Amino acid sequence: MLLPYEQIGYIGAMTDFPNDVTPDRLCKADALPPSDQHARQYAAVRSAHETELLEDYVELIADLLQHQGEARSTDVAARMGVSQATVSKTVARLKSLELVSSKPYRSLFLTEKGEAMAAMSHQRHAIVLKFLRALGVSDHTARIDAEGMEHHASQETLDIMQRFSREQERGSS
Amino acid sequence: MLLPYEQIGYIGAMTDFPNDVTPDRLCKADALPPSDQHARQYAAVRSAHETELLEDYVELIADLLQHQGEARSTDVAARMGVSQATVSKTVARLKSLELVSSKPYRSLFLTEKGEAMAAMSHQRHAIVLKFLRALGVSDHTARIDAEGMEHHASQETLDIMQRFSREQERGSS
DNA sequence: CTACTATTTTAGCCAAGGTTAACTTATTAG
DNA sequence: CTAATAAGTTAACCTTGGCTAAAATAGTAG
Ligand SMILES: [Mn+2]
Ligand SMILES: [Mn+2]
Ligand SMILES: [Mn+2]
Ligand SMILES: [Mn+2]
Repeated sequence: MLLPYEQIGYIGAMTDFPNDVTPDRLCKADALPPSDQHARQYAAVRSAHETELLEDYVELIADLLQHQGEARSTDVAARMGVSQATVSKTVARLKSLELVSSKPYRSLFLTEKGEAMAAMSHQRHAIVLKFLRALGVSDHTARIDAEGMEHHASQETLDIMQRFSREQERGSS
Repeated sequence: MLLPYEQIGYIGAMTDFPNDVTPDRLCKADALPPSDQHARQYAAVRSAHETELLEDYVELIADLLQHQGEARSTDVAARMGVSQATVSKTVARLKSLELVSSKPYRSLFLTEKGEAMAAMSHQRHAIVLKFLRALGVSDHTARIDAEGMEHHASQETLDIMQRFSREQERGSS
């Protein structure tokens, strides 16, 4: 009575297969977290994705301002690997969020808010990159992985990464 | 002649400020990577984002199949923290990619391809989660961070993470 | 000043991932 | 068997982040 149901995915089949009967010790370590906690994990990822690109943009603009004295959208486009039209639209969004300021056809600046976000992002990026290198990851790979991972490291993890890098640094001197 | 230009972002101002004059030793460590390499870093992140959700779905479906014997979209929705309508649409995409199969109004199954992706994703997820815990991150935080970071860890990094966890495990026995 | 080139913006397109509301189908209770 | 409930689908909408092609503006060279 169970097998054919499972094979077609008969929805009601679970009624006579109550949860509190499943052997507990068998899948304790591997068990699924409670539904609401699980949902909050995915929600955290979605929330990180919302700000991810904004953070990368302000970080890059800050870097360009610092290293080339100026942040032109053509350079942002080249470094991001997207078209100038895409940069134009994203910059419009950054402006509406008051992270970036600029006059039409002029290059880009950060607002106070933008500077603050850039500083935080830069610091976090540096911590993750340094950590990966301290771990033994090659520079090339570390740069790639850090660019994505940075947005998903909580403060607790960042603190631990920083401590690890520091200790590793002290150990090899 | 430089300051006013910089303040308004006058594009042409850089012509008489050639790059090869900037002091090299001052910003060597902090320097921006070459433009094309930098672009490839962001491209890698974008590429990871393309498959991220698909991976989480097939992984979750596999988990539900294993732990509850059945993967119903209402459970996927609850665990993902999204509406059933969203699940319905994403599942349509998974089906068009031949990762998932199901008949209308019936629950979900993985294809061969889907099983393979789920196995890889599960393994990678486990490596990252175990690594974070081995590092000293709390279980709660490790779960959240792993859910995002897993998609941005390259094979090289995964190998190193695994070695770290194994050594750390051996050390504390 | 005029032409040319570089840069930026705009318009129109698309896919992904989310929502709510209305509808259909399946399962269960009486 | 029928009514009620649970589950799944569909339609209509939204935002984000890509793209190309065309238009507008800025900077430079003659
Ligand atoms: Mn960054
Ligand atoms: Mn990044
Ligand atoms: Mn996962
Ligand atoms: Mn994930």
